[in-house]
Amino acid sequence: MLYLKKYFTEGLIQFTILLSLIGVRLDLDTYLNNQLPPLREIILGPSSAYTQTQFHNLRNTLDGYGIHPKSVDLDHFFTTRRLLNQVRSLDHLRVPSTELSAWLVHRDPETVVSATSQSGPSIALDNGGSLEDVNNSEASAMRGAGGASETTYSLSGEDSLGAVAPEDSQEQGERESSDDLSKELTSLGAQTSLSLQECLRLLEATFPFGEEPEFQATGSTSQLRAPTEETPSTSQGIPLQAPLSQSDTPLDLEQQWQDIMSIMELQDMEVNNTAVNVSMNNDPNNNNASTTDSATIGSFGLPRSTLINQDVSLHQASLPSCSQDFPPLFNPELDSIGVQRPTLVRLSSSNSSNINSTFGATNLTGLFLSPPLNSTTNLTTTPVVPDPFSSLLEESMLDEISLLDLAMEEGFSQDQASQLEDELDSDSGLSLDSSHSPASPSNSETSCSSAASSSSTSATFSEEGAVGYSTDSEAATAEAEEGAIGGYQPEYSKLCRMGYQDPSQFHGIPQLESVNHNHTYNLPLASSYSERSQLSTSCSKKGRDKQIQQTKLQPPQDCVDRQSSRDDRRARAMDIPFSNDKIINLPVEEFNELLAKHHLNEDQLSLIRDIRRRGKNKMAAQNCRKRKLDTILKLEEGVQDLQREKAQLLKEKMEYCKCIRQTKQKVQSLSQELFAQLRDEEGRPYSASEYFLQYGPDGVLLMPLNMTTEQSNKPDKKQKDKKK
DNA sequence: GCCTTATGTCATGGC
DNA sequence: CCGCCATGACATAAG
Repeated sequence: MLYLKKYFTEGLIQFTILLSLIGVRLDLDTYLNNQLPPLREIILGPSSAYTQTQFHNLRNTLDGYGIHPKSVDLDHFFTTRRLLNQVRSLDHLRVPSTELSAWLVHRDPETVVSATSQSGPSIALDNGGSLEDVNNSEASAMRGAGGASETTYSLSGEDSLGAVAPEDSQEQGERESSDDLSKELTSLGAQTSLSLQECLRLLEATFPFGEEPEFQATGSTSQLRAPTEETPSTSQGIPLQAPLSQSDTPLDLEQQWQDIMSIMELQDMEVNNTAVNVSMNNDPNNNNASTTDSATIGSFGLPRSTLINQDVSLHQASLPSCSQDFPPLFNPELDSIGVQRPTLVRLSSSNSSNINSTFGATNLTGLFLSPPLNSTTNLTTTPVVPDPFSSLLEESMLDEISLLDLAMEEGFSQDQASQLEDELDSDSGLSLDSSHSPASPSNSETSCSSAASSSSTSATFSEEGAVGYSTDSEAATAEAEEGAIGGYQPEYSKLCRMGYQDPSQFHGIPQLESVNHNHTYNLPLASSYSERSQLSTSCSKKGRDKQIQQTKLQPPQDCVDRQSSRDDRRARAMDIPFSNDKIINLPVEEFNELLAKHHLNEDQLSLIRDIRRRGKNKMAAQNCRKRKLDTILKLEEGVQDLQREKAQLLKEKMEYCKCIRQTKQKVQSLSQELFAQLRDEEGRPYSASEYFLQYGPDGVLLMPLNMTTEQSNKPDKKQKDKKK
């Protein structure tokens, strides 16, 4: 039920986002602040009348500080806040992704066929231009899915993509703005690059087919030179623009964070229609120098949607990472999976099926998206082919990354901690977010654990706790009043205190002040259970608090007397001539001497030994509990350290996945380029419907499509080492 | 009335 | 063996 509520809540937020995208402004805060009961309870949960936690937190409810650390509403609270923040952020930082792709579409009029999804595979590779348009479309598709994250963060982080053409004027706009598109593409590509050198190294390590082409950047764009020398036949040196304008500028933390947020948004919404498709405009007919910066960018949600494949699983396309795979051009076996792809993209086989089933029940946006919107979402989705990299970044892992990265970025604040706790299914007493004390040393992740975990202990250090452990307060006074019989030595009080934390640091903490426990270890208690029960009425917590306040200087004598322990009472009743403090704390030799000095009967001796035993055991029990608590604290810290480390590792993993994704794009473009320039003996290009490139330890092999996997070990025609 | 927490006490085992 | 300590288990009070 909770899950459903959360799910619906997120869906509601998504719906709001979608409404904002189509121009309908919806202020959720209005609904929430006006406290319309249904919506408010849907989003914020049941009203306070139904939540126990509000009982403890009637104050300091601002920013969630008032929510009890153990409240089940905590996670919901911060989830709601996070989503609302996302909604609020719609009007400044983040350009809606649906607007993004509208003007980015550019299609070369000479390569109309490139985007035709329903055409057969034989269309491809009639000439180099077609192939390169294949590259374009495919790269666009890949960018559409795999590059979704880049799309979003580039939008959120930059304002360079401000020009948004309406859909009805898109055809005109796309032709008029090709130059602008180039610039925008350049900026886009510059943002998407993580670390080019890392990618290159990875590329080399992954595909040892030859030397890596140099991206010799001209300005902010890069050019890819075709291997004119090594191409066996009528290869042409075609200046190719890189599918992505790579730069060596690493992504800064902010950009990575935005990337992560983009992933989260994409996953949450499962709106996979944000396709910024950067492709190469390497048409031989346009290969003049001025076209090096031109870009063909696919789009979604456009009237030309029918030209683009619509049968791609949006769900998979939403994965912006390693699920993006090598084009089927290089992996014909994958066709057996039956993933529907844009026909020109999948050059190897026409055996395809629809896997829209993957776009299934989990897609909440399908509930909210109107059919036109839904139809547009299918337009530029990307072919998704499972590959060895797919396992690197599964959807669940993306969730984990998002959550943990969120926690990382914000220093494990409480909402992240709650997310982490949900993720880790923490059900132990090691509540990591049990306290968000504003008086904690800091909000950093290191202090969170200790401050939180010590809440149970520190809560005991309210005013009364200070009384119990402080030798200079009522306890000392009580000892003085107790005289030779009651009380412990200051050493014992000190020992008791060192078992716990300094209560002074918890003064002024409202949450902690409201908790009052009796930690008066050294404070003499009632001498008997009957009197203790009597104490509960006269010297109960509230009563004692009042009395303490009233008689700070003059502690109530009767109360002090009644707070003597049973052993004190017994000792007094048995006329033990020395204090229990001496009985307990004296060394055994001195203790024996003390006993020898006085002539005591058997009952007295037995009581004295019992008092000593019990007193020592009481201290031992306190020490034992202190150690236990310290152990728990250390374990908490260890857990937090491990969580932090895990989050860091996941972050790194995500970066690597992004690098791999870019590398794959690069490999794809290079492979397509290579394939496009391959010519048979008669100078004709190889048909992608008949051949494909296969990577092997010996280099890149041109393999016929009908060759099985077993046969693929034997190169059929040619083996071409890619050298650039 | 039940649960949780804090505390004291006892029994037990190790040193 | 004795004393001390540590600790689990239990009881009780209090919130």
